[in-house]
Amino acid sequence: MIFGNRIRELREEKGLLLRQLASLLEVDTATISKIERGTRRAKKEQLQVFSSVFDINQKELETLWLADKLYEIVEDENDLGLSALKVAENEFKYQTKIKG
Amino acid sequence: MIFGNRIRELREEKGLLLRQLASLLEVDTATISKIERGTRRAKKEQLQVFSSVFDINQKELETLWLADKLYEIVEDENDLGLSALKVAENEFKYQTKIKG
DNA sequence: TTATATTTGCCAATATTTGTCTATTTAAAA
DNA sequence: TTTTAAATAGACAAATATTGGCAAATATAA
Repeated sequence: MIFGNRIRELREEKGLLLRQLASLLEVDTATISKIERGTRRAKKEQLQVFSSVFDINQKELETLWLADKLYEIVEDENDLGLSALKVAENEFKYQTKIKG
Repeated sequence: MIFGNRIRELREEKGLLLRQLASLLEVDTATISKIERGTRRAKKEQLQVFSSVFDINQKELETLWLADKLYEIVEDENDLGLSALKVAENEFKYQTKIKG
């Protein structure tokens, strides 16, 4: 819910209602409510709308959005979660190095 | 494909054919082939079968299996991938601490 | 209370995943 | 080479998960 929290924060800073943000994104109010509270995930295409509405760096938002997806996977995995994150991180670094 | 590589390794060590492993898992040969090569993911319930067939610690396999899921998410994300992994890792540690 | 904002639960539509079947490719053997 | 078995690829169907809307319920403010 890192992403959702940030969106809520931004929306409130800007004084927008769910209904208003919903209309900008062309979805139902309930959908935004769910996204902010983390029971639904935003679609990747919607990131661009969020970032332009809030005038925020899209990469920042995308990082949080990805982090949420990652976190969801390890969330209930007790001690395994951290090991898995580290293995993935090493693999990522390794592949990055290979590609140059 | 960290998981798949490990399975293939174990299967070959044991001198099993895809067909034989497939029958133990009660799936088609093609399915195992895809799992080993990373074009399909094993189902979580199948981990238990793998670990008992190969007499290997189930947690080790599960870690690799999770790591694959994580890696898949950041795979094509260039520089954002690593940041997202780190954000997720911090969140995981933070939540772990909270829960005690 | 009344009015408005937000959240919840349920359903339908859509998308993704999983697996089988069949055909093709690869590898080893003679 | 031909023959045989093993492994892989591609197309499709079935199962599962995601997404979003609607309507009802709940919260917040005035």
